[in-house]
Amino acid sequence: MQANSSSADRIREKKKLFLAREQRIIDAAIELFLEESIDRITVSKIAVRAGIGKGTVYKHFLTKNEILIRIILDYEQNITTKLTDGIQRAEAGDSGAAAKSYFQARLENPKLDRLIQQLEDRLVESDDVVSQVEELHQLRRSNEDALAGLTGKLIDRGVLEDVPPHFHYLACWALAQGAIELCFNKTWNYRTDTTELMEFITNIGVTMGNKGQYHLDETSTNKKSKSK
Amino acid sequence: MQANSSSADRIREKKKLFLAREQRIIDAAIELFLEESIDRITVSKIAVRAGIGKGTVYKHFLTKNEILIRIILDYEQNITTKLTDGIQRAEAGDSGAAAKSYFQARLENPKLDRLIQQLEDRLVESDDVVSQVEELHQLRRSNEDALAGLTGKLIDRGVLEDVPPHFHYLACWALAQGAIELCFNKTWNYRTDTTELMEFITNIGVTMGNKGQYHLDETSTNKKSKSK
Amino acid sequence: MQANSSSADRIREKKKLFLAREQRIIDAAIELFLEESIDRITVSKIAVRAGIGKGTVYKHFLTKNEILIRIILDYEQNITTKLTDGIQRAEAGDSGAAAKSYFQARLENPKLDRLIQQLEDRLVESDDVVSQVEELHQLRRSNEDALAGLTGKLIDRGVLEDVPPHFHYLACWALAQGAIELCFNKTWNYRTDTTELMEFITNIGVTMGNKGQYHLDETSTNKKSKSK
Amino acid sequence: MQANSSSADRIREKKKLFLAREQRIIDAAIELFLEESIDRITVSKIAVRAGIGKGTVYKHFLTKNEILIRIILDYEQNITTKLTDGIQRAEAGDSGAAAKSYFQARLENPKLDRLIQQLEDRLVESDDVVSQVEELHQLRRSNEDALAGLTGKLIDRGVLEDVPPHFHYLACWALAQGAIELCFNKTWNYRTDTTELMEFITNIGVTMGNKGQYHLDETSTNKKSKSK
DNA sequence: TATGAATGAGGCTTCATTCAT
DNA sequence: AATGAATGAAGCCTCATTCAT
Repeated sequence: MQANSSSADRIREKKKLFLAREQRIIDAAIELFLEESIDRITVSKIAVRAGIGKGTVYKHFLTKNEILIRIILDYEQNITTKLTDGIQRAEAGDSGAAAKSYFQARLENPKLDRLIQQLEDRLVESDDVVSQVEELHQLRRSNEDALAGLTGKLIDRGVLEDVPPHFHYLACWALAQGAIELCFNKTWNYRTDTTELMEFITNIGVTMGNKGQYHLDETSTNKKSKSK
Repeated sequence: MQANSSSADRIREKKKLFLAREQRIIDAAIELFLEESIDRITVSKIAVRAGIGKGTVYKHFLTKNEILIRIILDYEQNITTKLTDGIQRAEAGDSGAAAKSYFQARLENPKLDRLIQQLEDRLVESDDVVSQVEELHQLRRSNEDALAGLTGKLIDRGVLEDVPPHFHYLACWALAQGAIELCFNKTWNYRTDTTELMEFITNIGVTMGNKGQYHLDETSTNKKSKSK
Repeated sequence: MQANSSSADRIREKKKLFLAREQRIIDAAIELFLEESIDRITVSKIAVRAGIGKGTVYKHFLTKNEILIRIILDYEQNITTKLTDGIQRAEAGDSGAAAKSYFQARLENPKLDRLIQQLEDRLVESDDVVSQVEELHQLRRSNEDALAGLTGKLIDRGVLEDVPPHFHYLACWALAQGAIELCFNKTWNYRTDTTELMEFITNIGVTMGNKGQYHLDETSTNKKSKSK
Repeated sequence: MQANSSSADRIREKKKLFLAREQRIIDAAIELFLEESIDRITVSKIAVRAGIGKGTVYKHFLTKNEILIRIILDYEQNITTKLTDGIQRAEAGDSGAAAKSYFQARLENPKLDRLIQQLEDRLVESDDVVSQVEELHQLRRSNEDALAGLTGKLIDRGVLEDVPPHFHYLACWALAQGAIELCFNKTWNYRTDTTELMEFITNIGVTMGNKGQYHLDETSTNKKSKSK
């Protein structure tokens, strides 16, 4: 009996070690990706950084791309969790909570978020990992119903402009996406007030699409008076 | 004399041909980049598409990256021109004209704009073309003074929130950047109402940062009191 | 005493299990080799199919090649047994029995025979298992004396052409070898009458080299006069 | 005009050089394959032997397998030519000429022939070069009509057994195939009278299937009397 | 001047074998 | 005794760039 349980323990222990090493690979990869241009990172380098043999990497991931997609999925899972939380708080009355949570989640670690964007860009066109890419899309879309519902309510309540609900959250996505790039685009990041800038943008994100802000296509000068 | 002039003519003719071929290379590259994943495009393919020999490409561009940066610069020049025009119209009274021009310019050919983003992403970290990348940044920044001046005036007039002027146009940049990605991100582009969505976002871009639009919660700065 | 015997029993039991597992490995390997291209079969796959761990395979065989040579030797042992039987029947008067037995043995499971040929092809040049390869050769040659004796008698009796005895059985070997390849060569096996064809070839094998069958042209040796 | 023709000359010259180098690659590969076990030959080694860079090999052949199939096809073309000649002479009256030509062609350079067999064995299961493998099969089958016609006539004339014509030439193929393996099978080639043995086998090949040689399935002892 | 054949560094991946548990 | 994770040598292939013609 004791032998049994200790053997089971050992197996569990091994699995834990195995998963830990998998995480080490992921972490090593992220580290390297953040340090150097993505396409200069080789599987070999990742292995060295993770302190293991090159072959071992392939015990954990079928291809190099699987490492990338895994990083992306892990990250997106995190975002999704936080967004879900924000949606719930928004349903509870705090109308801007969803957008706010989303922006905060994405801007929490902008460098990593930017990395994810870049990785995704490399992966979309690759033949392997199509299924995982689809999984990523599913994950992102998984909140759409909740978002659409929430947005619909806010429209009904007159908080948001009456356009198809997804216009609102997709605009939000776009602004967050662009904000991240703004952080790291070499053209602009010679400035030092990034934090305040991101706060400013977050606020835009939280309120954009609110009713009474703009009027489509007409002469745009008289908006101010109307928004009064 | 005639010999002279005809020889000069010939030289001029040659130069024209040379420049025409250079453009053919650029065009071929853009075509290919738009058709297939960027990293699957080789110099060889570009040469074939341009209808010239691979070696000839290197008579025009020192490295492959020089082709890329050239594409980017050409594009950015175009954006700059249109933005400059918008700024002038804004100065003339149409307060939203600058943002509008900018969004329209970038969304005019979203696929190409997206391509530029991607190319830039690959280039930023490369060792060659550093000077040209810097040129790109200069080009982008070349309008900053005008934009800052314009924005400052709009702030003074009470049209825009009283934050550092660059907050406004950088937020604009971010939204435009994100909007383009939204167009092509596989997660979202299963939808078909892209045109309307882009119009919606453009309108947000034109009005965002306008005074009185949003209300920060308590944890934020004291802008709220001002906007009251 | 009982303790002793039961311990001995246990040891015997263990040995039996060990041997049984060894056979399982062999069988698994053969199965896989027959299913898929030889070079796509890894030790790992063999272990999985055998239902044991990869490491365990190396408790039974020092190298992967040892598995291959073992398969070959087992098979050749089987062929040898049947050939020996045929030789005995031939000695007893049935002059074609040896060749017939040989052909039947090899054509009994042509796929397996073909596999053996292929395995041998990969092994001949390898550095490990040289001794076992030699063993294989010895095994094959082990019947040579008997065959030479038999053939000699048949020559004396005037049944076979008067050439060095080994010409006859080596020709037989060649035909059998070629017949097997014929079965699986993709060029020819679009036909469906393989069974009849093999029968036809077997008959050739049984009678080939019989006296009076062919007439050499003039440039050849003086066998013709003898065969008259 | 002269410029024109000299430029054309130069192009032709270049093409010739290019083809010559291609042949050098082929030759280098064959050399190496004959010296060492096939699977120990790498593209790198081939390049070194051919005196060129590794990358250059890929200017001539899309994959390593393309080199192999090319070697095979070249060889098979040669065989086909000789067989065709033999068939023509057979049609002209020399009934054994086809088989004889075939055997002679294949035994002319047995080592090379054996190499071809081995290469083919490696290639059949590979995914690339499927079309070329099919081409090989077509090439081999291209003589079938002529062979079937010839064989049919010989059957009608009472020279050959009355079985489906292809039985005869396929048996021939099998014997030739096996003969080659006999030459190089380490079990048997400790002998030194290979030439005579091959002659013996060739003669069998030329006459096998001749009428009156054997009787299917019945007791085989009385064949001799009948064959008289 | 235009060409494209040649180059070779460097990337990804496989798998037989080892060895700590 | 059985296991299977770890290893790393070795193979195939790509492609930006050079250079002789």
